[in-house]
Amino acid sequence: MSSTQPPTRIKILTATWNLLEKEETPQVRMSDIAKAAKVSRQAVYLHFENRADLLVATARHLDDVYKIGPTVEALHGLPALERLSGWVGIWGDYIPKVYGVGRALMAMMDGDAEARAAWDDRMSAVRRETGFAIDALAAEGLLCDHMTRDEARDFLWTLLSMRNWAQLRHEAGWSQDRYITHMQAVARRVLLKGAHAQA
Amino acid sequence: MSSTQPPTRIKILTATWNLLEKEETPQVRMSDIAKAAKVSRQAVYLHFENRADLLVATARHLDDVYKIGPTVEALHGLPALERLSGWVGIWGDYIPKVYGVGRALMAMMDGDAEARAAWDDRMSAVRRETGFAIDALAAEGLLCDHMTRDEARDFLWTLLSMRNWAQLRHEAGWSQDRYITHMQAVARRVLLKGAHAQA
DNA sequence: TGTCAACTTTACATGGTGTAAAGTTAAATT
DNA sequence: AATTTAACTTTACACCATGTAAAGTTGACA
Repeated sequence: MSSTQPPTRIKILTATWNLLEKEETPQVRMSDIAKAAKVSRQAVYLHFENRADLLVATARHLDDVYKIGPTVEALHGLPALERLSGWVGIWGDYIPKVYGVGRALMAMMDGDAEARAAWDDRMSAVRRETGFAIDALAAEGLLCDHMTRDEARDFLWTLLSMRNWAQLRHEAGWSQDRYITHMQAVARRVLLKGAHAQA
Repeated sequence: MSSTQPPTRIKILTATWNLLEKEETPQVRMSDIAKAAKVSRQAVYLHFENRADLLVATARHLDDVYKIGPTVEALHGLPALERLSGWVGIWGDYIPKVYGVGRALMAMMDGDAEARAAWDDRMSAVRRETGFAIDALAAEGLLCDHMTRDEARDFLWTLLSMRNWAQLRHEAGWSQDRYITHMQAVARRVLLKGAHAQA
């Protein structure tokens, strides 16, 4: 049976995931990954061009495992206010799941053009989705008038960055619940028209 | 005259500064710095223990040149609302001046304990100052009651991070003015009691 | 003349990434 | 049964940046 022993590619991806998941690890090397996957270091290069490529593939693998795409799409029918909070909640709960990989990718960004491009690509997907939530608010006439839609999108997108999550969660010691609740409240307070801002 | 030719240490610091200031440069090496300072690579190690040490010294040098300490202290007498906006404005205008060095230090953080510690140290100073502004608001009864003072401080501190500035300024294309104005407005909207939040 | 500090020059150890190529193994092909 | 092929291992090495080591140069000062 081929299903008893996962194929090498998957073994490498899950090993990468496991290693990056544990916070302590500051610097995960290709040899660490190979060892964890019980595979030679060269086998890794047989499946992935380089370190950046492997990290990106791992990130995509997590997207698959966690079905983030369908989860986000489920929001698209909701009324604007619920959609806003829903999006903040879903993305905010997804961050801790992918933070390890994200962090490794971010660390590579300066100096590695491929890593940079891959990261920007992922983040622009987040930006787009944030924009949809803002558009929904605007469509229902709920968006405040002291910001353009683009400004609103880019502010919220920035607020929801992984770095901010990490700083509040790890440096400031916030609980995950407090993080989510607070971000939802801030989003409403900053983005909505006066009458709805206290909701 | 010893003043016509700046001492080597200063030459190295200003060379580091110049190189890190230009955005394009993704990866500034010790040899680049030495070359720019017209000094041998080894001379750099005569004045600074290692790369992290050099970057930290450069950051402190900028603090000196720009007199950030006294500038911030000038806020301490102001009424809470002006103090809040003043702090957001001063720090927000300081970020672009030190972003090059900050970025290089951030890039070293994972993997270099010394860089990590130095960065955390600098950021905790920002956090403390942010806390003072929050305390002033609380003292005048202006702080909203849906957050503790620590929460308010850590939220604002996070909002004012260099990464957020860079994302809005460079990725989202905001002007420096828009960045400052917006951050001041968000701070008021999120932190102040309902009656004052629209100010 | 001699000493000392600051700097240069040359050389090398280290550690991680990525490349190259020959060797092994087991399953599929004929 | 013999052979081909793909996937993987093993060994070796080039590269590049950091940091260390030590001998040589220079100029000021005593």
